[in-house]
Amino acid sequence: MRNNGRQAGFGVIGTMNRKPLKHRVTLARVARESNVSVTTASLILSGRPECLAQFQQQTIDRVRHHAKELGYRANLFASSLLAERSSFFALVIQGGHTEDLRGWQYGAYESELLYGVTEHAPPDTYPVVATSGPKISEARVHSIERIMAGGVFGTIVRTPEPLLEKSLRERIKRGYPTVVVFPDQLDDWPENAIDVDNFAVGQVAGKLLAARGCKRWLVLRDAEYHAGQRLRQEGNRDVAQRQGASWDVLELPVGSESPELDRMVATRMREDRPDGMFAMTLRAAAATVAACRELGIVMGSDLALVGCDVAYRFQAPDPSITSVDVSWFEAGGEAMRRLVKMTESGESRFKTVLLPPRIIEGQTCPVPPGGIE
Amino acid sequence: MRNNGRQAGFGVIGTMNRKPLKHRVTLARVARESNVSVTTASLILSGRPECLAQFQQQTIDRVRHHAKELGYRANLFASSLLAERSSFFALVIQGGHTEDLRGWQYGAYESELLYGVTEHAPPDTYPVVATSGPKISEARVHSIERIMAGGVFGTIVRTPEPLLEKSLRERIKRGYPTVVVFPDQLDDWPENAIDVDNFAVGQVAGKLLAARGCKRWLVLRDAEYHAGQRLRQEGNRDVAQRQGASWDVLELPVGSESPELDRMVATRMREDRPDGMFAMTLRAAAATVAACRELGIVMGSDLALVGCDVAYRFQAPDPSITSVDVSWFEAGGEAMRRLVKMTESGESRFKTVLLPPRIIEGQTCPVPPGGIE
DNA sequence: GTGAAAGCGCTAACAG
DNA sequence: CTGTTAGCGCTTTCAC
Repeated sequence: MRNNGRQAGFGVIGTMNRKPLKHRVTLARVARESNVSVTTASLILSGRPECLAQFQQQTIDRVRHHAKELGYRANLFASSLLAERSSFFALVIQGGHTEDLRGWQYGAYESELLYGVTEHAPPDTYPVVATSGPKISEARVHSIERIMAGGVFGTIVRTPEPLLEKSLRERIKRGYPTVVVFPDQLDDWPENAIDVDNFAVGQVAGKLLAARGCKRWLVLRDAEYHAGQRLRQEGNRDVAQRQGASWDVLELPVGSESPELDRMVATRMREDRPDGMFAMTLRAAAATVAACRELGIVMGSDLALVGCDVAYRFQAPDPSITSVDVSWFEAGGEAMRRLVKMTESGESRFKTVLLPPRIIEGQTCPVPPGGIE
Repeated sequence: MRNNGRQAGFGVIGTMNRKPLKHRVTLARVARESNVSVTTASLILSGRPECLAQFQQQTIDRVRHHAKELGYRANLFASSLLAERSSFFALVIQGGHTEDLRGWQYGAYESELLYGVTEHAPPDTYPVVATSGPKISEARVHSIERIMAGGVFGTIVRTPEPLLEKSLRERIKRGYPTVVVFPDQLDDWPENAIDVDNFAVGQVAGKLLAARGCKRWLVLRDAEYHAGQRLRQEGNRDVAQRQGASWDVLELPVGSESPELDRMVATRMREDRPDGMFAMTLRAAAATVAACRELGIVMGSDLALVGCDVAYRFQAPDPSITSVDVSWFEAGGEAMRRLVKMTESGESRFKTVLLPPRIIEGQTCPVPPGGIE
C-alpha cells in the first residue's frame, strides 16, 4: 500500500516521484499561460532590445502581461548556475560590537563598509553576507567557508579571524578572487588587501599642525603599538623634522582609562606645554580633551589637536575634534572595484592598495583655507 | 573560417558549443578522480551517517581525500535550485547614514540588526543583502525586487521605503514569507511586522521615575510626533496618574537644535521645577543634559531623567543617561525566528509582534535594586 | 555497495 | 519569427 506521496488525480508531468515543489512561478509557467515556448518567454523577458526586435508586439505584450500577472521574477540561482560568473559574491563582516558598550560605534563602520560595497556593486549583483566575530565558532567558520566557495564569484572579507585566515589563503591560492579589507597585520598581506595609508595619516596630521605654526609637538600612542601606529608615528615625525618642530611621544599604558588617563595626559601637558598634539587613537584624543578642560586650555587657539577616527565624537560643550581617517564607504567601494576587476581579468591577485586619508575638520585644528600641500 | 570558440584537440564532452566554463571544482570532477559515480560522491560528501553506512570505508576515504585535495565545496545555488526551500533569504537594510554626520550612529543599529539576523539564522542559511536608503533609485528598487522574488525563501526588510512598499505587499499577498522590522507607520502593519512596544516604553520609563519617588513629571516630545511617540506618551501618563504625580509635556519644535533647544528646556525647567523627566528622543535628552548643566542641577539626585535609545550617548563629564530602548539584535533575532516559522508552517502571515523594551541603566536615573514592578 | 538518470529553472545554440 | 533541446551542478529515486 505504498503511496509515495504521489498526488492522486493530479496531472503528473514527468516521472518525478516526490512531493511537488511549492508551485513556483517559473518561466515555463509564464510561457504556458502565454502560449509560447520558454525560449520566447525568456528572450522577451530579458528585455534586450535586439531580442525584442524579433517578436511581434502582440506576443511581447502577451508574455509581459502574464509575467506581471503571475508576479514572475527570474530565479537568480538558476541563472547563476548557468552564467560564467554568478550574480553573487560573499561579504564577511564583523558583528557583535554591541556586547562591549565601549565598542558599539564600530558597528557603524561595518555598516558603512557594507554600504560602500553594495553601492559600488555592478547592477544585479548581490552580496551574500556572513558575520564573523571575536569568538567565532567552528560551525560558523565552516559556514563561511561554504559560502566563500559555494558558487559566488568572489569574496570580500573584513579583518579575517585567525580561524578563517587559513582557508582564505587557500581560496586565493586556488584562484578565487578575494579582497581583504583592513587586515590586522598588513605586513602579512602584500597582496589582495586594502588598508589606509597610515604613513600618510601621520603626515597629514603633521601638515595640519605645521600649517597652524605649531613648534612643540606631542604625540599620543598606545604603549603596545602595532604596525599601523608605528607608520602613523613615522609619517608624523617626518613632517615635524622638516618643519623644525620639537617632537615627543607619550605612551598610554594599555587598559588605562578615564580619569587616570586624563590625568596622565594633563600632567605631561603641564610639563611640556605642547602647542600641537597628534592623538593616534580615540581614547588618546578623548583624554586630551579632558585634560584641556582640566587645565583650562582652549583647543584650537592655545593648542591644536588632530585625532584619528574621532570625527564623530562630538558633544557640546566640548569642541569637535579635527580627525584624519579613512572612509569605510570608500574602502568598501575600492574593494568592490578590485573584485570586479579581478573577475574580469581572470587574475586572482593584486598589489595591496593603500587608501589616502581624508580630513574631517573640527574645531581643535582648523584646516588652512587652501587645504594642505 | 568559423571557430566557434571550440577548443581544438580537446575531448569535447557533450555537444555544447560555447566557451568552456572556468574549470570549476564540481562534484562530477571529484567523482571522476575518485573513480566513483556522482551519486556515490554526493552521498558520501553529504556526511549523513545513514548514507555513509552503505559504503566501504575505503571508498569513503578515497572520495573524501580527493574532495579535500581539490578544495571541493558544493555549489549552493545548484543545491538551492533543487531544495524545497533555498539556503538564502533576502535582507534589506538601510545604508547611507554617514552622509548626515548627525545620523552616523544609526549605522551601528543596522549592524546590530544584521548581526541579530545572522546569529539566529538556521545553519547554512545565508542572507542576500540589499541596502535601501533615503534617495533610492528606480534601478535599486528593481534590483531589490529581483532578489526578493528571485529564489530566496523569504525576506526581512527594515523600514521599507515607500517605493518598495508596494511590491513588498504584493509579495506578502502572493504568499512569500516576509517580515518588516520597525515600519515607519506601525498602524499600516497589523501583520508581518516587528516593532517595539512603545506603550510599554512609556510605562517602563514611568515606573523608573515612580521608583525614584518623582512627583512632578515633565515629558519632552517632538512637536510633530508620530504614532510611536504618542504611545510612549500614553504609557507614561498612565503610570504618572496611578502614581498621583503631576504630568506635563513640553513640545520641542522641529528643526530646533542646540543651543536654542537647550535654552527652551532650561526655561521650562526653571518654571516647572520637575523632579522627573522623560525625554522621548535623543535630542530631547541631550537638551535636558545641557539645561541641567546650565542650571546647576545634579542629575540622578535633584532630577531623574529617562531617555529613549540614548544609552550609548555618554561622554565625561556628563552623566550617562538611563535609557529605555529595544535591542536591535533581538529584533533581528525575532525577525529571523518568525521567518523560519513561516516557511516551516507554510503560512505567510503572523500577527505583528511588539518587543518588550529593555532598560540600560545610567547615572541619570538609577534602577531600584529589585528592578521595576 | 554502487550507478544511471531525471529534473530543479534558466539560457543559448541551433533548427525550422 | 518561434520552438526544441542540451546542459549548468546538484540531489534523489530506483534499478542492478
